[in-house]
Amino acid sequence: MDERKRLILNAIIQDYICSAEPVGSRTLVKRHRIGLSPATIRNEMADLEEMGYLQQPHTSAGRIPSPRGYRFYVNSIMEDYILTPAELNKMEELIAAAGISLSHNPRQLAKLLAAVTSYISLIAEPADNVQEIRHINLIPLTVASAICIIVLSDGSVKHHTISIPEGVGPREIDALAKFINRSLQGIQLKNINSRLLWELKAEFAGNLSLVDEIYNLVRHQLLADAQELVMDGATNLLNEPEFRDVDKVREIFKTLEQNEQILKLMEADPRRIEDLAIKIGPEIGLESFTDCSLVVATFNLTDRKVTLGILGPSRMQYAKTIGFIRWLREYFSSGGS
Amino acid sequence: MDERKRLILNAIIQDYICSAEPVGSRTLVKRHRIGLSPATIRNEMADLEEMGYLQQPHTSAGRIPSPRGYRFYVNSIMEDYILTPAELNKMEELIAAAGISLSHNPRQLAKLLAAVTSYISLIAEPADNVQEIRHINLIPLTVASAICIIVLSDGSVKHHTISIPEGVGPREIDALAKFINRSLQGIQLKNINSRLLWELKAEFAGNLSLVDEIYNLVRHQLLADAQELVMDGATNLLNEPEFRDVDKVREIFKTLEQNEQILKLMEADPRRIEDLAIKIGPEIGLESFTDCSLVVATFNLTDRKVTLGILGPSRMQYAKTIGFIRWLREYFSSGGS
DNA sequence: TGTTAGCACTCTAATCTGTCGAGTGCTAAT
DNA sequence: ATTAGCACTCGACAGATTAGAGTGCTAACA
Repeated sequence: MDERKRLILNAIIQDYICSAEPVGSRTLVKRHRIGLSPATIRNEMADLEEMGYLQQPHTSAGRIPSPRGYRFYVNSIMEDYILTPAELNKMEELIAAAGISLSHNPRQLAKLLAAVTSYISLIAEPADNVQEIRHINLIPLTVASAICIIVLSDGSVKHHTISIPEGVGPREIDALAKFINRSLQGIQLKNINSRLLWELKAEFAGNLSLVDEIYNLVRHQLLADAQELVMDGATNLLNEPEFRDVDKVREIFKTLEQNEQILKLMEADPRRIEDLAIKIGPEIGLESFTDCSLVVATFNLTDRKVTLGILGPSRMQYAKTIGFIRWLREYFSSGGS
Repeated sequence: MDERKRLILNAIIQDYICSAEPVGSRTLVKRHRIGLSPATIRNEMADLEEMGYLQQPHTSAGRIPSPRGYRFYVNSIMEDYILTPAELNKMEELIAAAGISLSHNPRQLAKLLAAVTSYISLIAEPADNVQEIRHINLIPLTVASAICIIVLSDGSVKHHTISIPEGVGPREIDALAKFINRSLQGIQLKNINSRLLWELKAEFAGNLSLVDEIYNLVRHQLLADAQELVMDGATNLLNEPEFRDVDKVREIFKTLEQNEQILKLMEADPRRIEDLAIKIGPEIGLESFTDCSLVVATFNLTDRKVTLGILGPSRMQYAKTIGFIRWLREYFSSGGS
């Protein structure tokens, strides 16, 4: 792969990213002022196709980048993108609009990302069962119900209404709360299992059905609690010309509804460089995402870590997307709230 | 509108709801064994069109119901739908799958509704600022931060991380928590305003910046907190033949992203009968929803009220949809968890 | 008088046809 | 090594044609 081929491949990809149309030799020469004739370009294109970096939708059409072409572009050609003043402005504006809750509310963050990239944004809060229980609280609500609030060491809060058996008064509830706190405080989630709970139950002297209920809650709410996934900007996909087909879109949206699958995608990736992984088309490993690409990055917010993904067409503006991510990461790590 | 016209209108609507194709006189006779010839039907259809209940996509096509036709059907023709055993089964299955969290987790409920109706489900938790503060809790997290948890009388829980100024120890935090509880407990949200907070602040003897932070939190988190809207089943729309057009779908999805607008739709409606409102096509009042219908119902869950909406094509299975809603309402009011 | 058979007419959707143009690969000249 | 020239390919587009479903009207009928 000599320098000229790189140049041409780059030009083709840039062009295709903008236009979404197969690019031919003549148009390429016209738009990019390369000092070569269409014929030469044609030869080079034929070579690039043979090498697997380009493909032709049909014989008499221009070339479009293959997944391998994008991969090469991303790995070896693409240069850092510096946000334009307009983009910075927009970003600042959106940050201001999101206000204080940006780093605490994944939805706000997802919205921001989708708005700024115009792709689909995904935010996953890692299911991090090294967390320990910091505090458990029981707050009576009515005579027959109370709220159980559980605070974890990462600052996240879970809560659930539980019913109080007849005849159990505030005093007993208080005693129970104290007992539970003593017994579970400081224990890592991954170490909580039925055996532990069973042992604790044996120790307790008061109302058993109540302690049962709370332990059940702990088990089901905390341990089985699925990792949360927030998404925004799904409609952005409908603006891309390659997704004008309802059936295609439906398959993609259906897949997006299966949170577990998406969360799996966003897990750590061996190829990750600088905490950033890019999966292109078939690399994603999902039939319906063949024409998509996914950029995944981990992010340190003020009080916790999140994984974030940008899902767009394979014809994605990789450099710019990564630029946005880098800028935001910088913003948060330098104390942006 | 004589009996025969009702019959024919009913048949046409039933047919169109199933087939999504304009229905002609001949097909109608074939499918519905009315004891009349196509020619007679044609005359009646012409009448019904003149009366505004039917319309023709073009001269040589069959008829489709107009919004007014659907309205008449819903108001005067439609009969109660009794769920089939298969549907009941499916419902029970989905309820079992959702498990204990069904009535506490609007997402689960939305999922269930979308799955069972195969339309889009919307769930709004009414912004109900008659709620009062039941309990405020401060739980130290690190030396410099704590979690503030606020429990409202309807059982909902809000929480937020706050930062602790240097030199403020657990003891002071405790004192502060006690003070705040004393001062705000039992106060309705609508009565909390800056003046009240300012008065309270004047009373407090301890660290002022901390109490400030908490009051700010109360003001911004609780009072400015937008009503929550949960949605599920958006992809279901893509299965309907009238939404094979990406542009149409995009407009609908865009509108659905504007929560305030949707929440407004789901507010009480004068036409509501039996806590159930049906808005058909243009009645919804949104350009993009012209081909949709919306069924809105209020729902008493174990511990609170929610408003729920089913959004489908105008060609919606009204009777069945309402059947599902009624059944579920019954289920919850008879103590289904 | 209400119902129906028959018929001419209308309009869409689908299919076919021919043309245009962008693009290619190959060859021979530079 | 590069490029001009040329024959060829294939999809997109625009008409033209056809098939079919459906209508409205009229006249016959019970």
